[in-house]
Amino acid sequence: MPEQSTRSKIVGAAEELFYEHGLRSVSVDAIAERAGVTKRTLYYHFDSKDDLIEAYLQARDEPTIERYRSWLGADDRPMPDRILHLFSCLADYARQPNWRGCGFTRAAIELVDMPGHPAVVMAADHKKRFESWLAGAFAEAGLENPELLGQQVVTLTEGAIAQILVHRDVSYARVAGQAAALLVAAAATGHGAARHREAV
Amino acid sequence: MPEQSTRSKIVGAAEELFYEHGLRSVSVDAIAERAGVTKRTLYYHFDSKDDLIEAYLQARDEPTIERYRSWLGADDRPMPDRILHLFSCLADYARQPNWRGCGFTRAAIELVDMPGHPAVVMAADHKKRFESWLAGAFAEAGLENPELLGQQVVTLTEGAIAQILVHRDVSYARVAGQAAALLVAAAATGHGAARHREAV
DNA sequence: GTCTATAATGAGATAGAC
DNA sequence: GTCTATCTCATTATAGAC
Repeated sequence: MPEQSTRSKIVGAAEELFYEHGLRSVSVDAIAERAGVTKRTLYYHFDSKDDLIEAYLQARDEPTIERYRSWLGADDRPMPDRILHLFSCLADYARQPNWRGCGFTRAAIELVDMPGHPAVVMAADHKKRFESWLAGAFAEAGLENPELLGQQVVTLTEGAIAQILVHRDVSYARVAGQAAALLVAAAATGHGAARHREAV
Repeated sequence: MPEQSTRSKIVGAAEELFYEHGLRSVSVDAIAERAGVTKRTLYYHFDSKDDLIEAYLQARDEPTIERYRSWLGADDRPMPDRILHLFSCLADYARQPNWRGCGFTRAAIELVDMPGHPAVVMAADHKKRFESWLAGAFAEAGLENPELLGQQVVTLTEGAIAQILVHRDVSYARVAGQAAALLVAAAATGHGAARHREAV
């Protein structure tokens, strides 16, 4: 299928360049050049740059969730250990020199003044899916308040990614992982989290 | 001092526009127009747009830290309560319709492919100052491992801001605040955090 | 110190041939 | 479906008068 091949070459080029440099600083010309096609061909497959941005995020959606799924690992260890492992994998991943944080969060921030933009909507949806997946894993593990815990762990993940990106220091992943593991442990024993929530 | 007045009018316009719309999507023309001066006058006071971006962040640096200082409040209550109050104030603040997250983090993300850019350096410095201030407050309160706790609370703050921005849902501030208060409480009693760290 | 006017460049998107 | 060539517009930055 030659049509698909050209289109996916363009999406691949968009993924590389948008993720590395950001949305606004990458031109359509640059993407066409990297894909080895002319701009006219690119505009044959995509209506606009915004359309291309949407395809870029779409391509990253499921693979990103799947990566976290593999980092959490199977249900054969205590959840605090699995969470520690997830953040440890995040640290390793962020050590790659071309790591640039979360493409979804970055897109939402770059397009912060365009609330209805498809990329902004997709970013929010993606984060919600990630959070729901976490809450589901916590529920399966029999923890208290899995939804709250999902929100807290997703928030720690977001914070760790931002801090690693700003300081170029992966140790924030470990620090965030310890915090997340503590919250999870408290929800497992019934100590701490539940008691504290009542006080709020 | 008429010179200062023009310059500060320009910086004020830059603050409003850069914070609301982002760095790359705001033109120098727009800033000059908002400031009520011509572009030539702007370029008399600033060498370049990058210079203006630097001035924008410089102007926000101290006021931002001071705002968090006031949110934490005085040392007359238990630290977990003060932390809860800080995040509660963040929620109120983020409810403002023109709130757009943290200008420093957003700048670092928009300029992610320019590691040496003055604005990127300033963003990192600002976050470090915020973290140091938090660690100092935790140390004064006699908590265990104030540095680690500072890193964790700063990470929760960053994560909460990102999540609020992406979902336009301020409840993440409360959720993050509860997590932070739990970590702080564990460091106060000596339970949990210290024990867990040994296990890692 | 501030103005009007104008480079000089790069961007997104399109025309029309093959 | 892909190409060469071009349009149109916005952007950063500057020239030179007052």
